Amino acid sequence: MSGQDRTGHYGMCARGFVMRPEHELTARQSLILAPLPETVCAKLLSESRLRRFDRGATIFLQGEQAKAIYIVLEGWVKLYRIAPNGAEAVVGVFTKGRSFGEAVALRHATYPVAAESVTDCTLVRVEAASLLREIRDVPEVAIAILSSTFAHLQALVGQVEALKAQTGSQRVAEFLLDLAPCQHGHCEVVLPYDKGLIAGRLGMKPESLSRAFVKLREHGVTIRQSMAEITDIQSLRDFALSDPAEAWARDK
Amino acid sequence: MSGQDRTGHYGMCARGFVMRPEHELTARQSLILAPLPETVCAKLLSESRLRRFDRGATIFLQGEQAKAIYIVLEGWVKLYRIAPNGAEAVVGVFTKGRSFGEAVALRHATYPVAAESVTDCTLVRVEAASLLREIRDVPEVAIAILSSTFAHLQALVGQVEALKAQTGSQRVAEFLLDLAPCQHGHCEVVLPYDKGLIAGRLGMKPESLSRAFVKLREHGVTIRQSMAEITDIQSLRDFALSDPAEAWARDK
DNA sequence: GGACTTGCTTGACTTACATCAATGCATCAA
DNA sequence: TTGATGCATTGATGTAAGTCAAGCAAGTCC
Repeated sequence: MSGQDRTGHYGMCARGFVMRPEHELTARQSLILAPLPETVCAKLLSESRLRRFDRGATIFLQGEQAKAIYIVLEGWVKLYRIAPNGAEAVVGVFTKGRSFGEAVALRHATYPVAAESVTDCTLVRVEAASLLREIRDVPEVAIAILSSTFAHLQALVGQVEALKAQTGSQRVAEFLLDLAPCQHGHCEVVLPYDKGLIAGRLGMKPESLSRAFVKLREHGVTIRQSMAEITDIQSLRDFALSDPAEAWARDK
Repeated sequence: MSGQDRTGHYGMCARGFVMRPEHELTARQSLILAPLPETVCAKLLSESRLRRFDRGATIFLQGEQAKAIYIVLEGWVKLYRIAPNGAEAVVGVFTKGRSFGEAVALRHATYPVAAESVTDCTLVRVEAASLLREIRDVPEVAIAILSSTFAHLQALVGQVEALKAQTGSQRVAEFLLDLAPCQHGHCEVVLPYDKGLIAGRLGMKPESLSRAFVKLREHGVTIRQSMAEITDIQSLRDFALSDPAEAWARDK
């Protein structure tokens, strides 16, 4: 998990570094920074650090004291939890422009989940102390953080709902639809990370994911390597939203 | 506790009402109010309303504009979501001292879940507008709200983990352990609401809950009506935390 | 009292998913 | 090229849990 630190190329890996313009843009579009006044945003960024992680590196551990929040600039990060019995449950997977750790960092609490990079990736690390100071000075900051926390809350609610109310194949279908760049007709999507992780993210085993893909063939989905081809978005959507109970009735 | 509105007895059901002392205490111990300076807390309470709901009443609907947060004083409330296919997924069940709706109300967003009383109950309704005003004046308010939001976040993460990593019976065991008043040895707990809801809360059907109870008999749990008797807390805990894969091996 | 309702349990059956094990099929190093 | 390695698929099989349907107990209404 070495993460050789190459940040020096574009700026110092310390307070006051200079960020690549496209990175800065991404960071500013994130849910926490976007609503902030320009001055606050600039100040926070100037006090933050750019961090690189190799694939598989640990960003923080479950139970660790939270001292910062992170914004993803490049690559993919997974949040997961190790259950007392040793099983791993993936709680979220984030990419470009998404932030995590907000609510925790501000309470000096310990992270309830662990974070690990699933591809090489680049993050901005914003110190909790900086944020806390800004909150006291500028009330909007608090609202901004609530916004992003709320987004996570909503995503989790969605996940709970999906686990309780949909079959595995339906969750896979919805996952593909989320990734799809278009709204209607035919399209292709690239699976963003390996299938083992997709399976975990959707609450199943890799073998079950494979079989789910097979089932989706009859709903117009073809998998080739890490490419998924969807014949008709709408009919796939119908399948994803249909009642699991009627799903089989239709096949007959 | 029939739910005829008796609030008039203790105060007016309007801004400036006087709350029963034990109710006020409960409210002040909630996660949002507890961390606040006394003056802010008193002000917020004085601008809030006491609301009673009969069992089965709707407190707010999924998709409704959020204008307030609620604190439970008495009874039980469930938060649930209706999936597009019509299935209901229970996302949380709250009682005395717990608050909900925090993050949503402050963003003028729409509730991502619906709330319904599952017993007759009494709530405090705190207007979002009051809170927003206080946030601008007193930064601690923001932190307090983040705290309670964070608690919900954590609870949901726990739920996702449980759904992915435990069997139905294990989730039931954990549910009972949560309710148990003691840490070791023998004890009895009262099931707080009807079994249909417990099942929903744990992500299963009532029939499956019944069967889970039967399985738990071999781990020292006896159900009589709405009473559960646990022979040995520790051995039940062992079962709840054991790996589902080894669970059957032990039976043999 | 008898007829209904409501909530809980039980049984028979089916489906979804995990597990275990074997195999295919890429990528990469020697 | 030849393995080797790691990931992905496939098959056989078992278990957990949903569905449908019937039964039962307790409470409510006439």
